[in-house]
Amino acid sequence: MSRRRVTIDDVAELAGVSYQTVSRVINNRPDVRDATRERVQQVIDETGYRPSHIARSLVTARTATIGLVVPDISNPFFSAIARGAEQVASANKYIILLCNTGEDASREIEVLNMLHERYVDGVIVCGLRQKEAPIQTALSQFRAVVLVNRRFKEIRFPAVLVDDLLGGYLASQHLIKMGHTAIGFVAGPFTSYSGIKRLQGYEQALAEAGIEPEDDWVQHCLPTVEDGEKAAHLLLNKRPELSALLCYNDLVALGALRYCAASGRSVPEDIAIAGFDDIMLASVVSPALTTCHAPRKELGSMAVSMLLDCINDQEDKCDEIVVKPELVIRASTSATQFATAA
Amino acid sequence: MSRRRVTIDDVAELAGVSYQTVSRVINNRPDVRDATRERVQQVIDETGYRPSHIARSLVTARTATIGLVVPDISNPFFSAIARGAEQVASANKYIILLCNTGEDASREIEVLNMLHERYVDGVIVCGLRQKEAPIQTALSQFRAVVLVNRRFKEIRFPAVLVDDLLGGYLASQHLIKMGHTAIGFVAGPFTSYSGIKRLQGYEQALAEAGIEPEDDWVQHCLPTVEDGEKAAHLLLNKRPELSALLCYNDLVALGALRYCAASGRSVPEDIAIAGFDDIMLASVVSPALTTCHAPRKELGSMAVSMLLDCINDQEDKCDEIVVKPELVIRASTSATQFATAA
DNA sequence: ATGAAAGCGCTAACAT
DNA sequence: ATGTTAGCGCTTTCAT
Repeated sequence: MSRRRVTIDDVAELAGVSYQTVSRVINNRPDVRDATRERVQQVIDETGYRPSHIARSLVTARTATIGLVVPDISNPFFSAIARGAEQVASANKYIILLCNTGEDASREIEVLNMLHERYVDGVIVCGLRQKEAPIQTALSQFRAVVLVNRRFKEIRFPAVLVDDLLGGYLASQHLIKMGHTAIGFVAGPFTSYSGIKRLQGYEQALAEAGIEPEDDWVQHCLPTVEDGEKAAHLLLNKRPELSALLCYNDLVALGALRYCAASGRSVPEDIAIAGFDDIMLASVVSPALTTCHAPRKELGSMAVSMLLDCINDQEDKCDEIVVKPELVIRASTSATQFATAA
Repeated sequence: MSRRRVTIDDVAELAGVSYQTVSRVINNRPDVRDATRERVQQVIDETGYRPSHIARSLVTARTATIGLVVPDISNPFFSAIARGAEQVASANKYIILLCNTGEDASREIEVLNMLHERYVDGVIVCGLRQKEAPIQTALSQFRAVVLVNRRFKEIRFPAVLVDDLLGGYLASQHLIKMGHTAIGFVAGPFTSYSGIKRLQGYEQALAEAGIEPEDDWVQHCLPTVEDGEKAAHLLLNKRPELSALLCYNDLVALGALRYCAASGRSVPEDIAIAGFDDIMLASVVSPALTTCHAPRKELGSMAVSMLLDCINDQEDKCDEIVVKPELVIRASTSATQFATAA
């Protein structure tokens, strides 16, 4: 599709200068005579020369590249984060290497090693599933790391977090207020930090209300519609007394919604359902989904901002940002309510 | 966060061999004595040495990196493509540089130049908005290019396409069969190739049915829910006789659905609505959306497969793949039908 | 204001 | 089976 690449030497020769002078021109250094600069620039334009970022990176030990690790880019939660991240990155002349791990914790280490080999200046890791010890070595290789929705016990990494415990608490409290006492939790993956925190919030709210959840009121699943559907099925078969389901996220809630429709339960009359994240879906399904709103795009942009600060040794700005989730009450938990948000 | 990076020289010195031998070990070359290999490997493990992909790329002129250019990664159509793309890429030890262009055609050229500077082995460009002439220079720099949902008149690039004209035709034909004669088209961006093709399909179906669409039955908009909502508003105000709206994609259709709900029109009784893509949303909104199904994840994985073939000079495999879209009829166009797919 | 030399961390080609 | 040499395309430092 293309001939040999034009290099800095080619340009130098054509312009009749040393390649050093070309380097000065492309880096906008002041110490070049205007006439020379113009001549060189003209050759650059004519040849379509583009400096090799690779060669430059080898010298400068900076790649202007950051890694973004997500469990599933097709999950709207993470694609919105990616969007926000990309915006801030490209505004700062950075570019993003995208890695998808599935729900495979060992893939997390693999892709981190790949990113390290590629000398990324930093990484943003979302929804980390791996346990603390094994992932730390992989993470500590990097000049800069920002975690999204995960915190470690031992070491504090810079992070952007949604207060998931609070979210789980608020949502559960809402269900209790609506009169429910038998509330199931369709939890996400065992390995999800967010999932654990949401579960804790759920347990806390129930405890405060004097409700003692049975062990099998909680059912884990993958964070997809399909798995949520299966999990809701299992849960409601085992525990027909449940009158409300709190779900790990909106995708899972959607699955639950679907199972209820399929099994002839009406929502919220027979069973109330609440989700997490407030993806666009949540406001348009029928019944519209009660959920905890997380500012997903902002999570991504904040994470990149912080990462760039870390890369540039602004260490004071690299700590933790905790965002409060907001409960959005819609029809899926309350027959008399309607969608409150677009 | 980390000390100086371990290099191949460090490993060589610690293992008491030349750095060439280390190179042989990390590249799994056969001509190393087992004892030596083990010793070197041990040093590698101890030091956590990872070869620099940057340095390697400089020598080999291969980066094992591909660029993925999309208008909007948070659009579920493109995030699913990204998912499929990432899967095939990482299975082949390739990694993806993600670029988001918004609806800004000049950004397309910018990001392509950025990707070129980074010596990507190839690029996959989705939903290209830019006109043929200005984008060709930017595209022809690359060793390999695969377009998704865009075809040029002059030069044929390897591409993966959904037959959008057919899709527009089938959807329109369906609306006509349902008895509609005044059918509006909420078109996407002027600059979208898919949009143009879908419009042509619409025009063709109407022509065959002897319907002459008025000029202002067509309303362009950005491919988002918000803009679709506005566009539907404009269109139905101008043309209250319209009894059906075909929409550029499901997001736009969703906006139309929302406008109809807000303005007291019931769907499909007062007005029928159909979309495009069959994103997950389409099957769960109420009423469920009639739409043209596009195998999004497969589009992404096919594109990467083809790109890798191009990169590896399997030129016979680099042509065009045209996927037929499938009309999925749901409640939004027919009161008696129900969702046909999960 | 410009050029020459060294070197970033690796692979490829040619020794031995 | 291992080592030596050259060079990928740049930036940095030091000369002039």
